[in-house]
Amino acid sequence: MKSKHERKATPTISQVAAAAGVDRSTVSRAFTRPAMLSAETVQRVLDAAERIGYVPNHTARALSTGRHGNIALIVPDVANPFFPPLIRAVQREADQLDFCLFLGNTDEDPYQEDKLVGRFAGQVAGMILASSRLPEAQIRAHTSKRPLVLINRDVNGIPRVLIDSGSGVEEAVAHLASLGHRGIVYISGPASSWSNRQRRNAVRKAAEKLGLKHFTVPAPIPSYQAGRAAAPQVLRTGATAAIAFDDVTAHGLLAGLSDNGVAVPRDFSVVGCDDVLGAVTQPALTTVSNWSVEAGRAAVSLLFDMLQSSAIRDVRYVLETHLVVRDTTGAATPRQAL
Amino acid sequence: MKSKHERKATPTISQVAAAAGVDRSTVSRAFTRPAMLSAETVQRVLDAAERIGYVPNHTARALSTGRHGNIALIVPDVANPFFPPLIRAVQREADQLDFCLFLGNTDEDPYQEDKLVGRFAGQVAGMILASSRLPEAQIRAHTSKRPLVLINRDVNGIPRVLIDSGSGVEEAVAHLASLGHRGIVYISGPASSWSNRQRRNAVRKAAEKLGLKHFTVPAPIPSYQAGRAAAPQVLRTGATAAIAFDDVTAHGLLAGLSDNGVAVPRDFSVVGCDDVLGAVTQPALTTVSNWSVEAGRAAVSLLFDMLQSSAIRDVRYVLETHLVVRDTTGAATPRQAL
DNA sequence: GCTTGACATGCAACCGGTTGCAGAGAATAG
DNA sequence: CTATTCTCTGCAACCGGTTGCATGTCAAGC
Repeated sequence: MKSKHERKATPTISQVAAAAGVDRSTVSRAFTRPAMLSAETVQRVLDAAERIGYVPNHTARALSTGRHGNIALIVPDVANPFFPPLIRAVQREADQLDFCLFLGNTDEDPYQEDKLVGRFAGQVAGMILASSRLPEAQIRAHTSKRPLVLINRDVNGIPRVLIDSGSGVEEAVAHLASLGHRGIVYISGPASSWSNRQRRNAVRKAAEKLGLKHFTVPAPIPSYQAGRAAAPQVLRTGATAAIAFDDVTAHGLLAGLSDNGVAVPRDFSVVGCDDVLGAVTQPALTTVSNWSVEAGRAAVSLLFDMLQSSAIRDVRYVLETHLVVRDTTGAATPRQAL
Repeated sequence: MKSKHERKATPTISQVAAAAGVDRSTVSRAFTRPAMLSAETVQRVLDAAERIGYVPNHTARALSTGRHGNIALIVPDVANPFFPPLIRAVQREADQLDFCLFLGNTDEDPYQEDKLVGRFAGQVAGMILASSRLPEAQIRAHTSKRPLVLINRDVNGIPRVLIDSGSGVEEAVAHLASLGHRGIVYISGPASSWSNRQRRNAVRKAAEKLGLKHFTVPAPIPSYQAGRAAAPQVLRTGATAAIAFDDVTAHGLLAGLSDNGVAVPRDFSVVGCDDVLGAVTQPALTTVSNWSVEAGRAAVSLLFDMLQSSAIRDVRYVLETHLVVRDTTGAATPRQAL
């Protein structure tokens, strides 16, 4: 007798029930609430299951309980070195809780992000949006479907984990001022990035407090190329130091300065952000530390708190940063002296 | 009247059916096989769905059809720069086919890999294993559960996409020989890595053919640190050039050589593998190109071929590589001349 | 000895869709 | 005008689990 359509022979709960001589519900309980059954029955069922090679069906369980053992993480760009450690941390945490992780990549495109949220919503318990580029209203709308946690995006009433690079950037400005720099450039990142706004404001505020001139040069998509290309414009400002939106951009800027015959740190100082490159640049990059791994962990933990008690609460989890001084910052050299 | 338990008000097919005045099955067909229905009926149903805000339930659909719109990708280390572009490519392809992507990270641990395969199996149509560290027998065993595609792992009878770094490595050895190098070191990667075996063999074969001495220095986990730490041992061999398992290791080696006062490329030549760092090292790294994006795309495409026609076929998709000469290789300087 | 209650298990409805089959009309053929 | 076919839609079973409720058993309580 042939099976209906050559379906893969995955054993079901009914087959286990038959083999163990009990009802399907008993098999179910043996797996989910064994305390409810006598020890012998549980053992008999488990033995039978083992023998047949039964494995509970995730999909069926999700349908009947409404609980999915899945969560989703959406990021703007997997390939940006800021994210892989974060992704790894989230995946590991999820794994430890027996959850599977969906990954979405938006390529910095809000429309794509919205689409992914919709696609995932049906099969996850909750979602984590890292550096979301979505308008606030849309984020709000999505919370009605599933519990949401944000990373590096500050929306009132939605649990969020923020890496406060402001504190580190302030330190960086102070550090540059103490080295004698009188004018600094901020190379800005994506316009809709919360981190970018935060960093730009921190530069402005700190510079004004210390009486430094400050400029902004845009690099809308953070990348090595964009940083490299920004060098001439940066030099044209007459400033002697720059703080870049992130390490990748800073790395590019280093190359761009070198292209223009400007030596770092002798003639010009550079500070990055996120400390994702470690000490691998030449010279080693002074940067602002980051806690992306901790942010990932915290986000998962927040999400699970939400799943347990649906008391909607307003959590704002802030991680401080600080300056990591390496070799790309040095005493200011007046530009006319070059 | 309160709902049973404050369940999120997700509209179901029944509510749409009621609103449109048709049977549930008609609603279902309006979405899945509209040609079967009259145009007006379809329109009426879609309107009602739109009005109510109905979205088909992925889980329920998967249960009743046995088809999951999900695939899984498992990698050894998300944070290794080889993988993010591949992950991104896979995610994008999947997305275009309206599939969701599960991501697993094994931390190079076969046990973890096995666990993840099991966890995913229940809710995916198929899986892609990149650089699997699993014993061949286990990989075989898994194929009975779900269609599987391998990347950079060569197992007979299982569809696989291979980046043939052998060809590029051979070119690298020839390039070094033509520059006058008489001894070269291979810095090896993970023991269970297919790519590592392939590269090691290619170095050995090419070196022997050209009459060069060759040595192997291990760096079991490929990383910047491991590469840097390997420098003294590399120098001790007396060779004047090294080919590293990957770019990250090569990058570390560059730093390690610098630590030891050895100038590249004047005193020593270095070649990487995978071209993941672009030209961002100082000096820019000579390396073997890679096609991780194409590999990701090809893997997804293979997987979908398998899902469509279950004719199990033996596909071996090989991507050639070649040498990319940049600035870390130069004419050999006899070591005694230092 | 009869009541009460705790414990273990079975029954059957339900989660939200899909799909084979059957029947009602309408259209076409003879 | 009747027989046949074709279109469209409804009925009901099914996917593989979970869970509230009912039932039966057995021991403790009075």
